Amino acid sequence: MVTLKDIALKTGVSTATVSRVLNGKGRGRIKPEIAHEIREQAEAMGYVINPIARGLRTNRSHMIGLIGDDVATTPYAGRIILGAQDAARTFGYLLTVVNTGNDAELERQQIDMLRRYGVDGFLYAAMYDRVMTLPDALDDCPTVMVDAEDKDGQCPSIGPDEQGIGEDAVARLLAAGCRRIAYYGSPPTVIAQPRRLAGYHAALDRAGIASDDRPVFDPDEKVDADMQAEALLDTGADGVFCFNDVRARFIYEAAVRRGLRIGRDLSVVSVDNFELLSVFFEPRLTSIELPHYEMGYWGACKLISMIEGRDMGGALDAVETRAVLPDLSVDRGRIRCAVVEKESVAVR
Amino acid sequence: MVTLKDIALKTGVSTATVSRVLNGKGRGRIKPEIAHEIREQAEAMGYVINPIARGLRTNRSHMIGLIGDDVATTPYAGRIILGAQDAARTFGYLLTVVNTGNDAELERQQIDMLRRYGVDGFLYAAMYDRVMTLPDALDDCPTVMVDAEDKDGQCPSIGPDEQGIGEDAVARLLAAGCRRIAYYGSPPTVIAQPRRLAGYHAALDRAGIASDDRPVFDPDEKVDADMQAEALLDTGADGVFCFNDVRARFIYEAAVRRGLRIGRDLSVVSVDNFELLSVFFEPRLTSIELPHYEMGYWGACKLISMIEGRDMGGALDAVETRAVLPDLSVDRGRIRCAVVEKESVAVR
DNA sequence: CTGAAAGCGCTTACAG
DNA sequence: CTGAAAGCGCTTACAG
Repeated sequence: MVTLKDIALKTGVSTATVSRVLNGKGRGRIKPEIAHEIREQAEAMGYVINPIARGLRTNRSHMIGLIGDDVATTPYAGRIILGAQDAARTFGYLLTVVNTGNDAELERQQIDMLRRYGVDGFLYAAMYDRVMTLPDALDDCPTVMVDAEDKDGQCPSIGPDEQGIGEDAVARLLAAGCRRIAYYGSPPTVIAQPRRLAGYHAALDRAGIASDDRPVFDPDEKVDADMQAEALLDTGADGVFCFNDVRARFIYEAAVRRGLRIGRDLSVVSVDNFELLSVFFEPRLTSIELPHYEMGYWGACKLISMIEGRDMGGALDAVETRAVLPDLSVDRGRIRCAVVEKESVAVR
Repeated sequence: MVTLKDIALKTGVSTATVSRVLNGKGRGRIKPEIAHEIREQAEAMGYVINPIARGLRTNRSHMIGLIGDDVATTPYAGRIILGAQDAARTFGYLLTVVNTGNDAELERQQIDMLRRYGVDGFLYAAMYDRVMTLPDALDDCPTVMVDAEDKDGQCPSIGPDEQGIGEDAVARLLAAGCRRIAYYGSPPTVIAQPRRLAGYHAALDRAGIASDDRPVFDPDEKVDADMQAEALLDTGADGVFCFNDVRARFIYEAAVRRGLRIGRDLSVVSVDNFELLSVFFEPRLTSIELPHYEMGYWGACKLISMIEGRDMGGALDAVETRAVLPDLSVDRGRIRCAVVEKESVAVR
């Protein structure tokens, strides 16, 4: 490992000077020729800073921690992590992920561990959109909530625009000519359910669709999913907005049983766009993708902005995403999601 | 933050002494009363070591890195991470995960980043069982491969016992009274395929089943999965060993179409035990669980053993898992997997 | 414009 | 049995 001292020796200056140049604190304070020489040598010798040593001195580790309740078993976590990691890398930060398994004691322990390592801030991530309270251990530390909203309204947060999902799904079905659009929802314990439902009604209001033509089904744990899908099709719906891809699968099966051709007789728009399930959908399912990568990315940018006390928003333009990210001045962000077009919606 | 110095001041000794006591290097070298006093005070003052400062001095960070090619989109990654994290925590290590997205340049960059942070070693994880080569950047660093095998045979590795999966699946079907057991495989590009197939044959050999009664189907990309499932059932099989749950789903559908009742007329054993898919299986699917958590856990224990130069095998007994872990002296471990019993196998 | 020095919180070889 | 001192690789207030 090449150190500052090695460079200082080589160039005949003090380590202080080398440090200043390499940190861009030499502006007008160090003779340009010397600065140039130092930079050349550092480059040639392959110098890279030792962030541990720097951190010991500055009390800033350039590490951020991602706390997730259930990184292990949800298929979403990966993309949140990926987005956060990409943003962190852009700014020279290292992302460290810990899983708490919904265990408050373990959570506390993990947060303490990360704090001992001097992380500069935290992403506190939920694995599905919800309202949460920040743990006490995070109170005095820069933190951003991901895929969540802070109950106390203190902590900046980012989530999907759930109402927009409902509106966009229904708009897509209306555009395909559907006039009797059903909603196959979820139990109301998740906040996405009432919000998507509100979006569904808003879009139908706008289109002047009567309330008679708005069959809404909330899955009841006690009713068989197949039976519910059958009941839904019994309403004569020509379009279905499904809460997620698993629900959509039940609609597909029910449709097959009664000889309805999806993408012709019946249009379906869903949410999740789960790659793992795609093999089960023929024709392929048009589905709205939740912006997990984007939430992770935005969350990390926001967090680093807070840590460094300046706007890191430029990075948002650099990232290629399907969804449009709010800018970093927003404190409770909601991302408008992208509809991923496949073949389950009728061609007009 | 309480420091060594605070404790030294409080107890009237030098920081050297405090350090020795707290690191257990005082044995017979420090007066017991003093040692006791120091420990008491440290406890009372809530001292926790600053691993960054310790690391700067000792060149050991107590961090380990997990490099994964595709942590983002595979449903397995989470459990590998969780297992590795649990083991790391047990030994006071911090796990840091990075995703390389199969991009060699990015991989190199991430490895360099982790090395700058001084990680003590690496877990190099695949997202499905395969033979890999260690990247050059990891050559001079303690490393363990997870869910993989080293092509060059240098690097210790851990994976599932694929042949055992085939043997156990078939044994289970034989025990249920099946006499014509089909294998619904995978394309041979994954190493699991030939190995599970070998296990299938080994178990049937042992049972004295003739080769006429061993219908084997390898999914052909060009042949529709539904058609293959139909062809498989046409053989008159009374038991099916499926390469994974997705395959099993096609068998279920084909069975329904011809009025066969699974768990009565036809028995099915699969691999993966995917929670996300479970809603699609009625009756619920008996499936062999790949030991991702266990591989992560074992890998981290092995790695830390290598780093510290002593056997950390004790931790293996502490962990509750379905599968049995090999002990840490093994260099190319294969874990015998657990059959998770549900209802898709006929009751005798 | 530049350097000597102190210090971040530890560990450890050396000396006693 | 214990301490003073050096040092890990940096940064920065201070002095010139």
